[in-house]
Amino acid sequence: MPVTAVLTSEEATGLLRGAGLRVTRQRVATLRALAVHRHATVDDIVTSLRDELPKVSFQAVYLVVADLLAAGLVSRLDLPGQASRYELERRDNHHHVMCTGCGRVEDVPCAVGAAPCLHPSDTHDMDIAVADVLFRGLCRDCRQRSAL
Amino acid sequence: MPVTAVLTSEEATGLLRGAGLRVTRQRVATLRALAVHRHATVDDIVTSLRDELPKVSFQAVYLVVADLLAAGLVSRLDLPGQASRYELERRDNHHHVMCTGCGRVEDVPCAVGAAPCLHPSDTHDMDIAVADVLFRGLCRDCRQRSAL
DNA sequence: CCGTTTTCTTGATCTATTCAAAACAAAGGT
DNA sequence: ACCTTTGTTTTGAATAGATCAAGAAAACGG
Repeated sequence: MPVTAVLTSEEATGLLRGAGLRVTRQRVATLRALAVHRHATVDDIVTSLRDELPKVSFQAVYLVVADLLAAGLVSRLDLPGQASRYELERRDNHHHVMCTGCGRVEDVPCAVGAAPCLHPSDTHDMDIAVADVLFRGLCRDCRQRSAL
Repeated sequence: MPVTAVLTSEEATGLLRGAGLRVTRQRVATLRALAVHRHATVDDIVTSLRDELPKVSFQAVYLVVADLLAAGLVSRLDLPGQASRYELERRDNHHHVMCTGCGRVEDVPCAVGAAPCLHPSDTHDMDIAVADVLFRGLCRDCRQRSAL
């Protein structure tokens, strides 16, 4: 279990400035929300922000995450049958496991060495930048439930 | 360039029977369409089927692919920002490359040996069944276009 | 060929996301 | 501090992909 990470407003501000982005309440709050709630959907983020910014709109959060994504501060995680999720960019090339039963998502550190699977045998003349790996399986709870 | 694969109606019928599914015009036609047009969306499939079955509905194709998926005859490919794509299940554990410029998708034979990336270091107590790998990069055309 | 069961059609609905235009807020210069 | 410019957010509507529900039609075993 990861200790709940905290990102101060000052740290979030620094990240935004460093990326050449204006510092707004919505952006700071979004970064801070993502530090705590990893793999958050836009809906999750809006919910987190309501305390601090009661009238924040979905549209605003969609724009914020799009900007943060373009700036490389967050990355997007697209899972089958779910809304897109966002996470703070950690530059550690980690992957994800998803339970096909309950949809739970967890991080997986890069398996062996630096970047497995980063060198496909035939790239169809494409210049590969990233490899996203998604492991799918059943978590313990769902296994027990289906064994009944 | 892969030679256009063809699946006869008889072969498609055999696949359906083998999976314990009823043989319908829509299912046979969908399997045949997928043999030719790999990575087809539901929309692509409906378009392919219009010649043979002018009044086929989207709903029918959604149901057909869901049944074929449940039977293990096809697999689904979910790419960021695109409608789901379907392909005949080949049981060869291949992966995909996608051009982030134009969205083109190609198959990639499994890189090294049998199943790389199938053994994450920490599975969070999940029983891993499959690993989907998506390589993202720029194809030659998009590279040239962006170099202008 | 008939009846049962499954599948397909029709038409409505939902959810995630995007578009467009006006209201507002951040940052730089005076 | 204030004003201006520019970029961001709100508001409200629109879109696309996918799903739900109920009746009509087709498959297949007897």
